[in-house]
Amino acid sequence: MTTDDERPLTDEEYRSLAEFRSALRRFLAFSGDAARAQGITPAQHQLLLTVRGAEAAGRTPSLTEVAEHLQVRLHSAGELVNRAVEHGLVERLVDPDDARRALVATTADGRDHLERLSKLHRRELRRFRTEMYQLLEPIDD
Amino acid sequence: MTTDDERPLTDEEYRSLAEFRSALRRFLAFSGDAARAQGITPAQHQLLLTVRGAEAAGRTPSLTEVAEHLQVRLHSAGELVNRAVEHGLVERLVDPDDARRALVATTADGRDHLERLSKLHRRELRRFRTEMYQLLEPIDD
DNA sequence: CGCCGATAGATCGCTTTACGATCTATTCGA
DNA sequence: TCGAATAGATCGTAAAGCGATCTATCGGCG
Repeated sequence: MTTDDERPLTDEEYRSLAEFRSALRRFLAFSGDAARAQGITPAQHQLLLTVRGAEAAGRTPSLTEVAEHLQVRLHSAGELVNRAVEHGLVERLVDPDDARRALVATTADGRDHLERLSKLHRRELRRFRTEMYQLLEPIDD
Repeated sequence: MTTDDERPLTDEEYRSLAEFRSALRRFLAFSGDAARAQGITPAQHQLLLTVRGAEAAGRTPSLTEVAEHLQVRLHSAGELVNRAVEHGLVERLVDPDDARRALVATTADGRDHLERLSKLHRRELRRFRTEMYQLLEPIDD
């Protein structure tokens, strides 16, 4: 049975919402700490994952695609990529089919960083999944 | 069957991880947009939820507790609370049992903001939950 | 074939916000 | 009662995203 969207929230619902967001922040803190422990920023980690995810699907993403996936403005993505290039994590390529487009590709070094981080995340996500199931299930009905 | 933590990740796993984080960012973007649409910052929304969650459990949280829940430094939480006080969302109280402690309580106005946002989130989380189940389930085994 | 609107991205200056370091006030136990 | 520990405040700094604006490239159409 679906909850009426306008029904006031119970104390229990507020506690659930607060716990849910707290769990989200703990996961993001884990992720950020893991990235920083490897000498890269959390944003650079997410950039690597986004680009690698596209590459895993057989594509080389443009800057615009990266910006959309990361939910930032185009020029913020550009600045992020510049910093990541300086750190040797990714490289910029000009799209041969459209010279306006900047393509972003991972470097071997970037892939190494990402692989180590992803192994940690694969493990952590098993714990996080259990937590999410417990916290999300009682949100409703 | 549990995955070997050291096994290299498959392309499919990279895509899953990227999709998972992308879904997380979309949820957080939804949440942030909802807060800003009401004229408060996402951080203020999270502050309200954290304090209200504690109040719903019958307690008035100290600044240190707020900082821990929000995963920020004590003085960052203090600054956040100051800004929220200026906007009339919360109020500061000195703990009568320990004058060193600053307690944080929601105002009626803050609770109004939070209630509207929480109704939107209760609804959105039903969609998000389904998405999470699909994305988290195939992480492993 | 050359122009023009549209698109992709780069640059500049600004603002927000969290942070480390340091300082103050309060509490509590020997 | 005094000194260490704890809670918080203050100060200056830095990272990072953003809006506004500018440049380069593409594609269609007369």
